[in-house]
Amino acid sequence: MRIGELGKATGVDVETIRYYEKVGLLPRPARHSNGYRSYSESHLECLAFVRHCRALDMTLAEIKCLLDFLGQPLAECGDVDRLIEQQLIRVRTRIKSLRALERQLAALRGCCATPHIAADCGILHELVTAARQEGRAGNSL
Amino acid sequence: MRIGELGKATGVDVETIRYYEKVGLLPRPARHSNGYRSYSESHLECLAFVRHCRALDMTLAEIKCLLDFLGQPLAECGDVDRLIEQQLIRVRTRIKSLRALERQLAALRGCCATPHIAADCGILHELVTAARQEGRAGNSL
DNA sequence: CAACACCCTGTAGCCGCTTCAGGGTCAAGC
DNA sequence: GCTTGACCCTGAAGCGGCTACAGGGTGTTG
Repeated sequence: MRIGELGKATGVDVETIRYYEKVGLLPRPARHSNGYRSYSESHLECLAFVRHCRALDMTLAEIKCLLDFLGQPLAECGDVDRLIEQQLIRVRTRIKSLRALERQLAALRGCCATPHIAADCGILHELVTAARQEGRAGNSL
Repeated sequence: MRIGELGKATGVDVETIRYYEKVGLLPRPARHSNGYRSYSESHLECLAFVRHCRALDMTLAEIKCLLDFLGQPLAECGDVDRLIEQQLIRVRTRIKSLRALERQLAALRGCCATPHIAADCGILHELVTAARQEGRAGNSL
């Protein structure tokens, strides 16, 4: 299987496949006599695994870690569990902050109904005021 | 006000402040005789505005656009409204996909309860199986 | 034998910072 | 006077996760 075929089969850009190889996420394939990469079924599985994990928003480093576990079936794998747990926490935190964001944006949108000039813009006005208050308040960072 | 003071007042890293200046988000400050940057109250407001918008997850380009409107109070500002609307759509889309993610991760976490070796790891098993199915299915990308 | 789709390598660009190298400035303490 | 230390300066490089480009080679079709 050449790189373009692998790309089509998995929906992954060929540049991305070469990139994964470069950073060690995808094992180096054999080469045809003309230098073209020649992929096997196992590469396809590996790439699908990587993409699935990416869809779960894992970092490439985390995925590499999971691949290592797959390569060492006898290793103890408590870390896998911890990795997923961490990921879940990250995602939940992000959802929370995005919800807050959504509320703020929805409120802003209401401020700017009819056509007008920037000086009278409710959104701009709100943004400036909010920023000013944050600026005044002590910054807990 | 020197850069360190501005940083403390706003909770922004000095390197980030210099970066904002470089990319044109923050007007260039006056300089002391020794070359140190000297910030005014208006810089503080501007920086607070930028950070507030960043907290709303806007890109630097979008923030620059808002700053331009603030600088031209007579301009018609329908674009401000559209910008917020777009932002809101982006955030809502992201929340949706993160919720799906959360469900998947929560399901995975259950697969891996007691200590065991990688070969018997429910999480790894699930990930591989799911990836395999996606690989088989047509890829709608 | 020319056009075209595909493949190769290596490098640079994207965003929004962060970090580093290699310096200069200035107030306080010995 | 001299050192220490906190602060400041510039410019360049690095991060993740790609994406895009330059400048070539290969292989099939008309």
